[in-house]
Amino acid sequence: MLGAPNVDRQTRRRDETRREILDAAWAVVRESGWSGLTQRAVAERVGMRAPSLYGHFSSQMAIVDAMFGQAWAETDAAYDELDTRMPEDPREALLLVANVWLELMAGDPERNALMNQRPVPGFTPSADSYTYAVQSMERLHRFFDRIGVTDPDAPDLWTALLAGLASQQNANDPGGERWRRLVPRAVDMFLSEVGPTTRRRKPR
Amino acid sequence: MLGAPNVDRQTRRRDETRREILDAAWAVVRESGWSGLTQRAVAERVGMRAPSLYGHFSSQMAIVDAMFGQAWAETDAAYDELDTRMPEDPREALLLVANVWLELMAGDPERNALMNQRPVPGFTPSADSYTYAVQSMERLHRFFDRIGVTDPDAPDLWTALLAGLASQQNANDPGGERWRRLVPRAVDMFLSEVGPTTRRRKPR
DNA sequence: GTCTATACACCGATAGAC
DNA sequence: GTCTATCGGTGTATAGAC
Repeated sequence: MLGAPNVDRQTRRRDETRREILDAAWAVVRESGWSGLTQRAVAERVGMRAPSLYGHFSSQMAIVDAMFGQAWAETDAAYDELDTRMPEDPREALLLVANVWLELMAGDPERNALMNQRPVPGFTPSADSYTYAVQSMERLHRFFDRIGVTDPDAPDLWTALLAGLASQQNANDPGGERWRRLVPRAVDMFLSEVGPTTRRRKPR
Repeated sequence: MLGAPNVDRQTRRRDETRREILDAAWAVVRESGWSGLTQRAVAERVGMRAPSLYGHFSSQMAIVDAMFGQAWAETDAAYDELDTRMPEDPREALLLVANVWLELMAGDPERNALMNQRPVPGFTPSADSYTYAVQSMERLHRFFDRIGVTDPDAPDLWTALLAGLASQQNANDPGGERWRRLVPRAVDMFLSEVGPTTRRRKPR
């Protein structure tokens, strides 16, 4: 039992190294894109040799998988924090959510690509890391419930709208605000179609 | 001068081979994604050896560039054909345009990726092949003029909306219609914000 | 125009010493 | 845990014969 603190320190050290590797991986991706993410590049940044990474991740894909989980977990955390200061008014709330999303996605194109596109050839998220993505979607549903948006198509329309703004922003005006500044109009547009105060034009 | 027909036949044959190579490249991409597009794979499909491709394209990127130009040229051609049977009613016209776009983009995810994302590391379209993309955008502006949509933000909102629907469809429900079926609602939404008959809620 | 042969660089992964 | 050495494979591109 006296050995317990030692074990703790060891596993803590292990997690620390894992974290360092993931940070290095993100740095490499932001510098060279997903095609530049190689074991050698990551290892060099950590100050290791490539094969040493296998002491912490079982393969290249395991690193990508951890990054995928991380990206969604951090997004989820950002929205968790947002819950504590969510405006009452639905339009203001949607505006806040949309702006935070665009900030996250347009502010970090490679991260956006990992979450919403398929930038790594053969990578499929593990059930474990996919959990965070599912949680995030469930949170969106609860959010819509709370502000009185009950239209069943609303979540899919919303994700399409935000994904489109982020995608266009990153592809055609990276770092700019050409699409980012359209967020308020997109929110108005969205609310006029599915909003709690408005009936949609053509019920189907 | 008697040699002229011979020259014509030769250049025609050359163009034919070029075409065969591009068709093979598309087939490879649709089967294995953009990361699977290699000279060996393309050559094998054409019935050549990899180095022989250099007789027709100066590099791998030259092939991708030709594909980029092709994709936009074909899109432009589709809309050219559409012009001859465009409905008078703005909503109907937008609906037609949106459905054709989604059909093109969701029906061919890899093509969509080339046109709207950056699936090939290091590739930047040449000025030449980019021309088709510009033409397509100019056509969109003329179209909006014609149906009375004068809002200066309209084109960017429109492209974001369509890009988002296509991107979500391809990433989360490939081959399905989960987002594709939302096109009519997206059009309604769009028109209620920028439409010729409606004033927008909050002018900025 | 198309071929074979090959140069050169780089990838992920494993074996085995320390 | 981290290292060196190395295997087997992939990719683009060029040289030179036919």
